[in-house]
Amino acid sequence: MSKIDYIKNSEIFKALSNPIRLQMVDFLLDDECCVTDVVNELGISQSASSQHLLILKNSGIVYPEKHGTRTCYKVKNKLAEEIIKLLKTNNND
Amino acid sequence: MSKIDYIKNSEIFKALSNPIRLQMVDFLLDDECCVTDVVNELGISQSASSQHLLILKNSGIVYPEKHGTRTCYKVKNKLAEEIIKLLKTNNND
DNA sequence: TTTACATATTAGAATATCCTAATATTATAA
DNA sequence: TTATAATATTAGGATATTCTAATATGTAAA
Repeated sequence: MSKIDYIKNSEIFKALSNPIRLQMVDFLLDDECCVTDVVNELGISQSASSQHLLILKNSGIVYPEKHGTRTCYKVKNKLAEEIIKLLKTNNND
Repeated sequence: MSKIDYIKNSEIFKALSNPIRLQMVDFLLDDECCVTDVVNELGISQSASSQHLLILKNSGIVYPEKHGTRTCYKVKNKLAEEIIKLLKTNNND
């Protein structure tokens, strides 16, 4: 029953407030992937993909792991994971 | 295990992506209230309050009930309620 | 009815978001 | 090395957000 940090939490929602980023998080939860995979899966430009991933990284939802020339992004945020789970179970009217 | 509607759900997050609106939803969950109460609780202008409440209404998170000159806003959205619950229980690092 | 109260709406400025196009960086392969 | 692949960064335009200030609307009390 702790107090909510509205500013901090609203930043998580801001990160998830874009449909592309929401899809990215869902996709990276199943298959942690490199940027090119995300580009192919979502059908967006490489630049846009990098910029969205940066936003997700800055909001603490994903983190990058370098492997050679590739960067593999993984979701690591309990709240974000719980929220995605909610979206999947909620037969949201 | 249904597919997620990214566009639709991202709109909920957009509504919650502003700290004032996030606080509004939390406040209205406890004490469903008229606009003036919200104004006093959050310390924002009447106009800003009305505009934020309209956004919450349009996103399907709250709905208004008229009582005389007052408008009483209530939260009615299962997903939003679950999310706020998550924020309260998650000892979010 | 006038007046006051509660809320809604509008206009416009400041700022933020998000895209594309172009270029930079970095690591491996040839 | 040089070339290529993968990713990051930058600039700038189009659009969206959010505030304040001003005005409009609706209801009830005097």
